[in-house]
Parts: sequence; C-alpha cells; structure tokens
Amino acid sequence: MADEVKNEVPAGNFIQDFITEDIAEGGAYEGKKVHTRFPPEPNGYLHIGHAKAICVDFGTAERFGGLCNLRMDDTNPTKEDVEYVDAIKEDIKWLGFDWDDRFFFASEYFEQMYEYAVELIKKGLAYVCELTPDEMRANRGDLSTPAKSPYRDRPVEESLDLFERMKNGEFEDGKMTLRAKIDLSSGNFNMRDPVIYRINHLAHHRTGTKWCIYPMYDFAHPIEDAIEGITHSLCTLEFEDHRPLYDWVIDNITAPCKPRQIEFARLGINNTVMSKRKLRQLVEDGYVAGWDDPRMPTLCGLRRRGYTPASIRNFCERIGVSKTNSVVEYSFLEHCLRDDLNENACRVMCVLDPVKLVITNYPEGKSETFEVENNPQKPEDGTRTITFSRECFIEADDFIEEKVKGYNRFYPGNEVRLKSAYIVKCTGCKKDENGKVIEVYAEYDPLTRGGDTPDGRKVRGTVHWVDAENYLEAEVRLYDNLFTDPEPDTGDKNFLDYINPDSLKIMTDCKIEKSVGEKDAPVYYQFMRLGYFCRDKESTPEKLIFNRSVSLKDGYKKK
RNA sequence: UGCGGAAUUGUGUAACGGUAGCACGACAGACUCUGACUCUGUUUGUUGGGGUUCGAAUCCCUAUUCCGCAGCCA
Repeated sequence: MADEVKNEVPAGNFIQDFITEDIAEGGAYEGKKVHTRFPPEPNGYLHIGHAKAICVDFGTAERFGGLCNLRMDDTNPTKEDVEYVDAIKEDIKWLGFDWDDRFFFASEYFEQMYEYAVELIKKGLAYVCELTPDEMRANRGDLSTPAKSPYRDRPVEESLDLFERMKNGEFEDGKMTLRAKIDLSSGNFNMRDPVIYRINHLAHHRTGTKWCIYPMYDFAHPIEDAIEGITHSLCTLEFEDHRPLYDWVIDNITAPCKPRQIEFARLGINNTVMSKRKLRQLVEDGYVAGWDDPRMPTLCGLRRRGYTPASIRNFCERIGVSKTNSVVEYSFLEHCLRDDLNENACRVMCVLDPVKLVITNYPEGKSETFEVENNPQKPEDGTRTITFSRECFIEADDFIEEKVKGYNRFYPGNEVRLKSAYIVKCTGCKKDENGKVIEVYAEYDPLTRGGDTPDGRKVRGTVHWVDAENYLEAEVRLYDNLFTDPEPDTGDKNFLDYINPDSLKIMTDCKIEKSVGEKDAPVYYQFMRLGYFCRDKESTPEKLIFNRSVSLKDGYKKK
C-alpha cells in the first residue's frame, strides 16, 4: 500500500505561520531546529482525533526539517498503565511516523521537577497548603470572588520542610498540596494558586513506589518540554487558558529553554463518538467487540476495518489546522480511503449473496480461462487467471423477474456482460416453493469471448460473477454507522440511545475467486462493484474473513 | 457575572487592504467491460449594524451567537 502522503502541497496553516515568524525573528529560536513533541497519557487507545494531533506534531517538525519526540505523559499513576504504552507506539509507527531514539517518559524527570518545585518555594513562589479537596473547592471563589488560602503566607522554611516530608511519605493522600503562589483573584482560574504537587500513595507503572507525590500537568508539562528542548509545544484549544501558567512556570524556574505553546482545534467528526469515556463504555458494555472493532474510531479499529496509513494521513492533511471548532464529515474520511485504494487495491470478484446462473447453451463439462487485469488504474500490477464454466454465481440483487426502467442487469430478455467473460442473455429463472429465485438462466454469445462485442453493440450492464466450479467460501462483514444520529453526543443526547442495531451484517455464504486464497495474497482488495475490503486479522486459509472497509460510491439513481 | 477563544457556501479550509479560491458533498452531462474511476459544467458563502479607505472577509467601533475554564485529571 502507498505509505506516502498524497503529493499536493498543503496550504500553510497558522501554526506554520507562527513558526516561520519565530524563526525570522530569531531570539529564543535562534539557531535551533524546530522541535515538537507528541505527549499522550498512556491511559487508553489512540483514535482518529489523536491521528490529527500526531500529524500536526510530527508533520510540523517534518515540514521545517526539525524533530518530534514521543513522550508518555505519565504524571498520574491512578489512570495509567503499561498496557497502553506499546499500543500507542504501535499505532504511531503504523501511521508511518518515526521518533528515532527520542522516546521519553515524563516520569523520567520527576527528580528535576522536584528540584524545580523546591526552587519555587525558595523564591517564595510556592507554598504547602493544607486545605482538603473539599475546603479548596469551597475556597476557590467564583467569577467575581477571589480564592482564599490561610496557608498562603507560610514561611519558606516551613514549606520547604513540609514539602520534603510530603515526598518522604509522612502524610496521607489529600492531606497537603504544593501550590504555586500567583494570583488568587485572577479571572483565569488556572492562575488562582494552582496545585502543582499532590500526594498519591500509589505505585507508578514506571517508578514503582519511589514517589508518593506527583506533579500536576500544568507544572510538569512546561518542564518536560523545556528539558527536551522543545521549541513549539502544540496542543489543543482547551489548554489556551493554561498558557499563562505554562509561561509562568518557564519564567520562574531556571528553565534550559523557553518553549512556545500554540493551540489548535481538536478534530470533531460526525457519526461517531470520540471521548475516551464513551469509547470505553462501548467496549465494556458490549456494544462493540473490542477496542479494535472495525466500527470503532480508534486507530486499531480503523486499521482492522481496512483503513490505510496513507488514507488517514491524507485525511489529516486535507482537513487542515485552525482554531475553529469544527465537525468534519465522516464521509470525507471514507473519500480519502477510496482515493488511496482505488489507486492501489487489487480488483477481485466476490459474490456476497449468491444465486446460481446457468448458461444453458454452454457445453457441460467445458471450462475455459481468462486473463484479467489486477488493477485498471495500474496496468503494471499485472494480470491473473480466472476460470469460467457452465455455472457461476451472481449477486441475487442482480436479477429481477420483470424489467424496471433504468435497471441494466438480469431480467428475462436482457443482455448482460459477465465481467471479462461473455455477453449473456437472460432467459428466465427457477423458483422454489416459496417463490424464492434459486436459479437464473441465460444463453451466452460465443462471439463475445472476453466480454467484447465484435459487432459493436452496446451492452449496458456488466456484472461480477464467480465460477461455480472453482471458488472459495468466505465470510464477509458489512459495516454501517455505529449510530443512527450523525451527532449522537451533542447537547443533552445520550449517545447510547442512538446505537445502530444494524451496524454489522455478516454474510456467511459468500463465493470468492480462488486467487485470494493464495499465499502472499494481498490484504486489501476492491471487490468489484461492491467496495473495498480487507482480510480480517482472524481470517485463516480454512475460514476466510473479509471486512468491508468502505463501499464504492453508488451512482445508480433509483428513479 | 470574571477570564480565554472562535465566527467565510451543506461540510472543512484558503485569501495577511486589491478578481472570495480549493477540496468533499449535491445536481446536470460526457466517458465507461466496475451504475466505480476519470472528465466537463452548475449551484450555494464573508454573523448583524456602523465607520476608515479609491477599495474591507481582512483595519476600527458595536452588537449577536457559539466554544472552553472554578479536578489534588490530562
């Protein structure tokens, strides 16, 4: 599959404009490579929204010939676990980004963070506060009332002593915090003496029990960035309010460098949900089969569904980056997949809902072969051989008993092309006692071998088929939107009320041409006229399983 | 009610005082051995009101709407 992002030159975005200005102005960025970071918290699986952030972080660095680090932001042991670390790395690698040897954990910097905290205390810029969580909330003030803390003017020596004893485990969880001394009456609540260290007697997945105090994001993040020499710290819009605090930390510690935080809008996308909590609920309550269920917007889900790295990167490139909250249409993601697969996927014929077609004037026992191209968009992908005989399978959908205007497929009296094989004329059908069509009959025109019409007559319908003498059985899973509402979680809607009961349809009686069973057969296919499919990870030679990644666009107009 | 943001066609995104463009969708047609692809064409937009200017999506004023923030989460 194509692993490169589509060629078109992306329009510069506002982040690139800022960076270009920063470079032009010199100053803090003088002589430095642009250096970004992608800092996930290892507490869940990455989804398509993260893919945008990854593309912004790695892509921006790439564009400026700079570097991007991968950093696990693991400052809160209550939510994190190693299980996620490897999954996150795998997903990013799969997307095709490379952090070289610059893979870090925020927890590697706990010692330095502690020292910086001590520095702040010594400067009179931080103090140990003994308000309980409830008291702190009660003393937070409101839009027009300042916050309060009776511990604010505690002597430096006392805070120093208490902070060290916090570190040494002398106090239980919640008993004390270290707070930055900034402005209790700020209109920005983040500046009302924010907590920068809390006590948490819980083993950390990396540092074990070495620490029982952990730094808060607002204190830790700027330090992590500064230690790694990050020049531009890109994050989402909800951190805009935190930027003054980010800058405050950098300005008040002896930071090795001064990174600049720039915020952009997170990805919104319709017909799905994106919050970690909701995705978890879908998995844990059994609405989907797991984190990598092909209906999930997780990267592992999309991967299993058949999305290619190129399609996702191209999508991220094309939706752009701005500060406007927006909701991208899911169909655009699908478009990006088709775009890639149309160019790169091998064509193959598969009948999902088979009915037998009998060519009544074709000799019994005879068989012939046809050479067909693997990809009309790419002749260099070569050809394969398919077989043909007196009976084949066609899609039940491709036959109707009576002519309908605009319908070009099988009905008595109509000529149809069996793709790449022969022109056949439908002569009738046989039904069972329930009136269900069980066989369709046709006569072939021997002069049309290969599907050509030597006399130049037009045959409107062309239909896919599979030789009934030579095929493989397969299970094919068809997917639809997980929700019946395009915006299942806006306003006061409960997204679970909009679960689509028909989001998965399993076709168990599919007939597919033999080539897909060969060793080294591709993973991605276009099943002609049906869509793009991929081999499921649980598919075996004994039981072939394919997922429909996305259907073909349907230009058929039902009058 | 405090602070911080954002408003360009159905959707997303450009235009940095000088022709409102691109992509997706929709619609109409051409082509076609995939009702796909490709190609052609059409449609729809600067949140409202003032101002500055020869000229404003862009600058100024004002109004409105929407989003985020009062975790010892990130």
